[in-house]
Amino acid sequence: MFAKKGFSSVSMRHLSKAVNMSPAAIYHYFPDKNTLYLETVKYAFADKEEAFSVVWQDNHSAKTKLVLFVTSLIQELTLDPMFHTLILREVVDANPERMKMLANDIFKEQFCFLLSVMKEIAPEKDEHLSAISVLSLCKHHLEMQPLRQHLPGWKHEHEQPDVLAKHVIELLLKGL
Amino acid sequence: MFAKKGFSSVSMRHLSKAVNMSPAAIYHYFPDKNTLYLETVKYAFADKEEAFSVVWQDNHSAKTKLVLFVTSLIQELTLDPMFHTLILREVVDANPERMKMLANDIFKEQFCFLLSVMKEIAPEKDEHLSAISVLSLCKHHLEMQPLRQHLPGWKHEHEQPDVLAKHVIELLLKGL
DNA sequence: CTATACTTCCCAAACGTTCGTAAGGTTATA
DNA sequence: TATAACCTTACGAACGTTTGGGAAGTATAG
Repeated sequence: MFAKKGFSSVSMRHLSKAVNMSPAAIYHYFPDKNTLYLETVKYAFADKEEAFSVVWQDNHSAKTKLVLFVTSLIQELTLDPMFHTLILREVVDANPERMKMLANDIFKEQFCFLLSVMKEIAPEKDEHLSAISVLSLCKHHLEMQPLRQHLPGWKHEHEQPDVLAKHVIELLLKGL
Repeated sequence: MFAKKGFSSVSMRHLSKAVNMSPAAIYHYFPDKNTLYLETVKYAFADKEEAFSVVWQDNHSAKTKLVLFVTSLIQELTLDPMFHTLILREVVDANPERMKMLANDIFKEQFCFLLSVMKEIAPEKDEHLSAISVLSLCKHHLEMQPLRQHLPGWKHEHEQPDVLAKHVIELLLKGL
């Protein structure tokens, strides 16, 4: 509900109805709405860490790692669009403390792996910018979907994760 | 205010204070909050159309057009971050009618120009996906700024429009 | 030139509703 | 008997919006 409608459009009463409880009952478990939201976000982000553990295995070449990462990321974001929306909302709201928390506690590790792969694939380029570019191409296609589908040249097949992944990988491998 | 805090976090009373009016006075000009918001969005998007008119001039080569477009877009988004946030909020909220309106009335023309350039630069690739990729790389770097600055490898210079533009252009020209 | 009517702009106050949250009580479990 | 889980009820504040009216400006008529 927070992902779909945003923090202030979801009331404690809405939430309580969704879980078949009285509003007051929620306050038995959470001190206030803000804490409830934060724990929701933490929970939503918690299990995503391990989804990429296979990607960074040592026996893979740098290129393979990149291919696997792009494929997995697009897959993950497609399968769980609410997770994706939640990230977006967090970034749009841009609460400095929470940004720091997200960066350090949740994204840092994966990002470091990606950084090292970038360093190997495109040593002459800035690895931070390269890494962000990888994320850009994966995330943005999906995030723009509601707008994109009304723009010229759109086809149904663009929504298929593997078609998108193929396009992104080709672009990246040539470009980097 | 809508860009910064979102529709439902901005009350008519907040707005009225910001323009030194009574809440009721606003209702002299707008029938309700929703219409006010829609006209705000339209207004914010209206003057952006002409910012790119120089880019698509016929005497430029396709590559030059791409370079100019990327530079202008990054420039524009950097100079007017509120505009950028407003787009994001629109996409996150994803009201179907408004998406259609935004796509047809505001983005279509620019996107068509970009499509034709893509067709010329990378004829063997899907032009829709290519065009979106261009937008991705420009937009996402800026949109992720609050998060990015806490991630490893971040440098101050990454925030400079020309540094970012250079990176994006190199990646695109090689990749496409 | 003045008197009158009409319009535009804006305010204070209040409408009914919904918000986050608190207090206090009731039931089920241990 | 004690604690956890949950309820009903209610509080004050904030919400979007409406009402009724006042001040200022403009147009029309005598």
